[in-house]
Amino acid sequence: MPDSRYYLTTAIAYANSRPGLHTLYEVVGADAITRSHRMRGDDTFFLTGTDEYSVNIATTANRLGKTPRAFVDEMVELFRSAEGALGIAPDRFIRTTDPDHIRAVHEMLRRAYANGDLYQGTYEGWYCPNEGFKAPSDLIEDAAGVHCPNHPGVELQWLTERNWFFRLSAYQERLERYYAEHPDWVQPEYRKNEMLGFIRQGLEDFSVSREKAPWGIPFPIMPDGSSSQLPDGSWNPEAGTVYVWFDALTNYVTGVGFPDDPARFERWWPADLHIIGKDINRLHTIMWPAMLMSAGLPLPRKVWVHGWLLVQGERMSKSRGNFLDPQAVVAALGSDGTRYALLREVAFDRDTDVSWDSFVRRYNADLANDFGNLVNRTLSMTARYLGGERVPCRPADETPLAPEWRAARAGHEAKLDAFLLHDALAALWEFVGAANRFVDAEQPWVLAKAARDGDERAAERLRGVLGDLLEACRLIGFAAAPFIPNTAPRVAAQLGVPYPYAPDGSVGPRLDGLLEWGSGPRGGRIGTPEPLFPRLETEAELAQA
RNA sequence: GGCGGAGUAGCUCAGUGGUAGAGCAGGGGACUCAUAAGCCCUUGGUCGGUGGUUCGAAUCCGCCCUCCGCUACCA
Repeated sequence: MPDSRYYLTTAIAYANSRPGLHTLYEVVGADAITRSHRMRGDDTFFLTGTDEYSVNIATTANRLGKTPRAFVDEMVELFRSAEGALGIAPDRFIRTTDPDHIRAVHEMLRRAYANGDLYQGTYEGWYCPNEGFKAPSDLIEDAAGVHCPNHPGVELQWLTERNWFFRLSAYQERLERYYAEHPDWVQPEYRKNEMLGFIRQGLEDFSVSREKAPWGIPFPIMPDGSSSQLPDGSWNPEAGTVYVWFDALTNYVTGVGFPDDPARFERWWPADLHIIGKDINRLHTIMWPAMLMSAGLPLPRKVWVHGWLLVQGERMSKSRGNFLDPQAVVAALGSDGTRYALLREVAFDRDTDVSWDSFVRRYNADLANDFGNLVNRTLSMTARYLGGERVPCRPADETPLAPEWRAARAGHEAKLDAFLLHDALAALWEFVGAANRFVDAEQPWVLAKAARDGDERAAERLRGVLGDLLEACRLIGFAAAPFIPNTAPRVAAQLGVPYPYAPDGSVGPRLDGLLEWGSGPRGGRIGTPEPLFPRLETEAELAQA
């Protein structure tokens, strides 16, 4: 029985169009972290999903002649299938339109109200009749005045609404204290410092409801404080709808049973890790904790803020149109190839410039040439020189590979614990390099020739060397499994060793034990070698051909 | 404007006082088990500029230039 639990989340993706690779990047990273916890024996819960309410989505659906619900259903299908193609295995895919989420949002608001943190006020700003209220930063201002970038011909109105506000201003000191007492709760460090700076500038209350945005969760409280639920169970439209913050952020508690299943919620909350993009840092590390404090709930243990994928220095995004289609990348690199290229090529703690070419280069260099070829040459030599006998490795104190493994494994695990996934893979691949150098240093083909000529010592050494290499391949395959979950079982099968984990990484023994040098099963035969990661032709090579 | 960060080989970056590094890309070589992969060697940088501290600075301090992040109602 696992003795520790681990709950992690991604941000929920805005379901306003098909998913881009940049959106899924975060989910792939979270999935790799999830699998590493499952395989180390933690009882793990991984939540991801979609954010489906907004004026924007209702407008888009309307333009397409669909109901908002039908539209988001289609978008969600695209997200789920793209995630499936990438081997993402969440324990729950949450949608903000899920019925239990509505109950959770209502409960969070009731608690905030009961705590005196909600009050009625007026919100005013530019209002686009097609999209609703617009932030000043989202508007274009020129000689003709202010207008909406999406609807330049539509005249904006300066509207005032009566809205509910959340008393964020009351939480400044509590937040500062929490940051002081939990110095690494937001990481990387520089992201925490940005938020601290923001808090110290002073916090303003924010509005949490909208009067004129029907595609949203009904606001549960009437202006007089009474419930907005009508006798027939429906909600009074006069109460308006819940605005984005409570609607979206609350998903993290909904996902683990709030408020329907107190026992389950007690088990999983607080989350161990929220993984988010830098653009929503403030929501997660200032507004969300204040909302939780107001509700009397503990705060997540850590928020990790990753950067963006850049294309020639510009943020990859749907609106810029410079995003990669995840399905197209998977078609080219495969599911695991895409996962690896993403997580190795993109630094998890900052922005990184990427390109199709950078992914292909990374795939070819690390997966096809270094790791895939290592496995292939090891198996091929075992088949040719030893008739496919799966010879055992030498004891750790009799092979130079064992100390190399110890060092690489330590580096890998340290970086993984620090959420530096790219560095974790780099550390592991140090050992791939060491194993390849080991082959050339030992020259098994020379040993094999000598053995054929009757050299007993050469025959013995050949068995030891290939045994070490088979072990090296096994160790790399298992250690890399959270990153390349579809390939890891294939590596095991080719090596002729059992793969004791379920497809989502659960069930099996603690990975720790399997990562000890010499812990593989003895005896048996290898499977059939076949390339794990076929080499891709680069665009330059294709042009020459 | 305020606060913070960064400018090091073609590219991505490591390197916080003591003779400039890694990976990838480029060039050469020896081998042959392998996915024409791997291995070995190698080209390449006045470490943004400038002044200073020091026996000695990419590394510390001042000034300047350039770029970037944060600076609230977008999901």
